[in-house]
Amino acid sequence: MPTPQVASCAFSDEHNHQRCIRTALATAERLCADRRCRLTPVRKRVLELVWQSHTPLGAYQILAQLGDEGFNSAPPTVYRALEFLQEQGLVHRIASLNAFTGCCAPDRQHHGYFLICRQCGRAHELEGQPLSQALREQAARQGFMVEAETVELTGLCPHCREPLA
Amino acid sequence: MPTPQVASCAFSDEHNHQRCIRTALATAERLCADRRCRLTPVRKRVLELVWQSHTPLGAYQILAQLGDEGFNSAPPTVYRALEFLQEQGLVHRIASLNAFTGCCAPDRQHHGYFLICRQCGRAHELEGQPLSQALREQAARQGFMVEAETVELTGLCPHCREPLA
DNA sequence: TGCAAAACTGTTATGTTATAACAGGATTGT
DNA sequence: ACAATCCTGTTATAACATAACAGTTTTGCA
Repeated sequence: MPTPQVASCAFSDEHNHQRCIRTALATAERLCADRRCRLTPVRKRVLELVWQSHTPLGAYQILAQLGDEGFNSAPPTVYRALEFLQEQGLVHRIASLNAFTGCCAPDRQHHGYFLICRQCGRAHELEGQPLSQALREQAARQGFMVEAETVELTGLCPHCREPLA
Repeated sequence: MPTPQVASCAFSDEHNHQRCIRTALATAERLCADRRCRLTPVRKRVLELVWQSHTPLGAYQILAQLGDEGFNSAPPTVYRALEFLQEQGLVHRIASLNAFTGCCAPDRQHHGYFLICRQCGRAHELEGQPLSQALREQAARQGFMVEAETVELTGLCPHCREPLA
């Protein structure tokens, strides 16, 4: 079993998140080098900002931070960077939040399935290749060929459930 | 097995869609009467417009049509009607399209899982209580309690696949 | 019936998210 | 060195959604 490049960490507070970020950036550098595509300064910084946030980040939140740092800060700048990062599988867009989050395993082939906590706002990738298989089979039964999957489950994460238990 | 109130019809052209619409409206009338809530003229008309469309309808498309008919046509009018209809389970919102579509089985307890054709733009509800069960179990394994589910599969519907085969 | 509370609608304004279109600059391959 | 490609800057605008407050209709109940 291959070691994941970036530990999934969204629901666990007690870890060195700086390390997560560094690892994520290093992985991105490597992937882009392999693929002969360019992780330019804006793109890299956007990826870093996305990773730095506990919770999925809206495009305009990213934009504001870039602006503070002297980067150009018109919307297309951010949307272009995000588009690139999505194409490379480095970030996922969460449709139900209109927000973006770092991908925990950009080199592993997968779809972004998410668990989204309505309390703390964190989003965590849901494990489960078999689920995708099941979804696709059910769709096929209705004659439908699936190309992309949006699966976003909202509820309470372990931490936020605790006080209620 | 109870007969569904409204045949699911999004991917089948050859049927009397007027009948679907009438049935959907009649079901809505009945449900609202049972629940002692008010299917007012705007709400009813919005539901009808949503049903009349082949493809999921954006709020501003609905708004434009209401305007043409002399209804008040500021955004809140439509969003309020849609909110009501969603609460009553009469329409679903499709997050990945920012659009709304009629619910095929408003009296049956279910979540809106969708198959969305990227070619013709139609959306079809995906059957499958077992899938929900599987998703919830997988989430539970990660300590997460699911409250709401967004499942939207994009791809090609039977009709649009045909020419390719 | 009459009145207060609740539900619904009208209206204005504004907030939020995303893209079009075109110009200019950097990088790459040959 | 230079042409092609890719990337970024900039302005404008499109598309989606809600806040806040005023007025009207309906409902429940004394």
